[in-house]
Amino acid sequence: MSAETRPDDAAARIRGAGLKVTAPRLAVLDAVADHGHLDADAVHARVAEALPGTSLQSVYNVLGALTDAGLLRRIEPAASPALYESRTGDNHHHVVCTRCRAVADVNCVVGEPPCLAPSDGAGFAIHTAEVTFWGLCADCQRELAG
Amino acid sequence: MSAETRPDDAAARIRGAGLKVTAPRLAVLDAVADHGHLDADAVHARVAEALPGTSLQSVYNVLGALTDAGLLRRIEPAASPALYESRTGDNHHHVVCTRCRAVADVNCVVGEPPCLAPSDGAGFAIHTAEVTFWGLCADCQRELAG
DNA sequence: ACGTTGTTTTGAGTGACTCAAAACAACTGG
DNA sequence: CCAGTTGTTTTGAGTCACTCAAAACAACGT
Repeated sequence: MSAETRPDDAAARIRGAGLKVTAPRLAVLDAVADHGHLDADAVHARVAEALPGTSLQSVYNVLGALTDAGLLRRIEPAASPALYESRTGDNHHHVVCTRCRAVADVNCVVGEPPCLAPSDGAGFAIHTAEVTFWGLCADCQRELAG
Repeated sequence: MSAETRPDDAAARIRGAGLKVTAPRLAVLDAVADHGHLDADAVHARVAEALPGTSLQSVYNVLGALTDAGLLRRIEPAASPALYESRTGDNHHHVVCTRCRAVADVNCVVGEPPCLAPSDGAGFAIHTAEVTFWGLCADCQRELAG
């Protein structure tokens, strides 16, 4: 949908980042915008629908370039391949289902962002706090209860 | 040192977890106790000093068994191999240096533990909050300033 | 000391990437 | 609007950090 409704938007964002606008890049951006929290394989599968013949390597290249450019954000939950999402800029957090690995966004915790300050930074100059919550998603709760 | 000063302690803890007490397990426990936040390779290197011929695979087995038993804790910072530490039970957090990858422990953030509650859990039943801070360690700050 | 059962070793295999060279396509400038 | 330049994509190989499985071995209970 969004590929049809706002193609120029995406192109402009890519160009604005100093990158050339190419079909794989548009397709990747679109795939991730539609279904956040996808790993490289999943992105590749979705891109291949619109652009058959696209190599997995290209998807890695594109994901890397768009992430470096700040158009995508990469998260790496423990024991998962890297996941990509298009909500960037805010430093929101994530909940991961320990049973089915579903991921959802979570807005900042107690108080307002920057919501986290370590009580003791061990001499580090801290610039980012990354929070991952682990739990059971609604579906898995239901299945386990049933 | 701790291998000399408290060997029975370690043995008792292993036995108490329902595991057999073996030389590789004692050596791994000791290596991690002395120098927390080691990856499997680093543990292997240290174990090999005391117990030459120990296979890397054994180290993986031992780390897995001790982690499952709750005697070690595994952390997996983004873009790092898994690291092991012996401080378990409290849910403390970590700071990772973005330049040299040094890791330090951080006590709980604002307020007291449980210090984190998502403002919106997206329907998940959350049981753990994991926090990773990213920044520059003291040494790297100094080197960059110099 | 013996047997059972859990460990360690040996060796192979996998997933998720990264690296590099060659083929190709976007943008620039003429 | 066509060529050149430069950045992209493809192809293909290689790596890291593990996991899986079978066989050799050692810890603990009796």
